[in-house]
Amino acid sequence: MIDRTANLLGVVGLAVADRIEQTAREILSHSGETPAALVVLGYGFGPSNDQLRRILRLSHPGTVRLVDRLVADGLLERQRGNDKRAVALFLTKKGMETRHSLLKGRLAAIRPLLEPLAEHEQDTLAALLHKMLSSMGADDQQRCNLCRLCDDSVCSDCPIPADFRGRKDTVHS
Amino acid sequence: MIDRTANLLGVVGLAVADRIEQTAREILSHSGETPAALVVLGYGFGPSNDQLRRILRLSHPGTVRLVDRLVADGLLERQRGNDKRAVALFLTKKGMETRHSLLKGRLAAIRPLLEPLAEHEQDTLAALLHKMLSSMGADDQQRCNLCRLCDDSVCSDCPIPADFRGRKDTVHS
DNA sequence: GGCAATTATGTGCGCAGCGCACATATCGTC
DNA sequence: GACGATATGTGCGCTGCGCACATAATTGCC
Repeated sequence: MIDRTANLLGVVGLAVADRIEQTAREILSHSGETPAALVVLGYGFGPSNDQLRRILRLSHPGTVRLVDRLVADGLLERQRGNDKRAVALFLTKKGMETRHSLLKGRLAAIRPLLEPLAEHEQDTLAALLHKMLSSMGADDQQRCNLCRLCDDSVCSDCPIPADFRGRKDTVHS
Repeated sequence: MIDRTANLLGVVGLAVADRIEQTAREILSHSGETPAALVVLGYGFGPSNDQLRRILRLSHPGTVRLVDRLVADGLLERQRGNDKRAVALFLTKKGMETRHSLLKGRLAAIRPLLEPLAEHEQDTLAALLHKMLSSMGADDQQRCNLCRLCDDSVCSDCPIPADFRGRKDTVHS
């Protein structure tokens, strides 16, 4: 019985991921972890290349090239951090705008799946999802990775409070 | 309020897709739509290259190369169909076995997300997911695409009965 | 029956995203 | 001040995919 539920969840999960990816491709013309990077960088705490790498679970060279792409598009700036080895990554104004429409598009892509549900059903679903999520990610890294496309402007009572925004020391090696 | 729910669903959907993809990579050593192809081909109705293409939403050359990969791995056989232009694709025994462990791994990857829920909560979730899905895919093509990783051995009361298994004429242009 | 339009397949080519191995610059510690 | 650890960047190749094109079989129409 749990397998039937798992299967349904698999189908819905795939549908959700498909829709998010499609929207991102339309807005950003880059795929893979690039949209996630834009969202994460948008918290504005100026992460290093290496911090970003850990959140996105990419290799180091992959992250460097990803940053290259965003810089080339004028969405991101490499600034010098206090540690002169590390760069501090900040979105440009254009980058913030793109991030905004990315998150907006993401919600718009998911919303149609919820609309067949009555309001009280939506609330029930939210409670169940909340419960599922709150039992997930053990450490901060996993939580950050889970939330890499999360829209914190609509996320109240976050079930996985990794809360790396504004802090530099939350993501450990 | 619906946006908060949509956001939660987005996070869970991403988590589900991540987990499925990771499992598939471990079992198959091929990524992209390759695992989905294995599942679809496993229904054994001997689809043509073109039918497969439409279900997976790939380009034609992409599909040819995908089939090449599976053939090279000894998972798939190209047989001649009645229409001598078209090939008829059938999984080998090894292909069926791989497909089996793929689907098994998929459920195993999703199940942990459900375990924090009590049984009656799982039932509620299943009902909600069922309702969401039954209002989706308008035509057969969309349904087939949605179900491209579906495990029909545990899927009772399918909300999106595309049911292309065994038929050759279900997937239209 | 014959010939054009359609359908199905396969190939050359290039691109995007990513990882491995390696080189280089800075920091911390003894 | 020297040496290991940390952070970044580069050369190279692989994988999955799409575009443009070429080829074989089928269908339809006269």
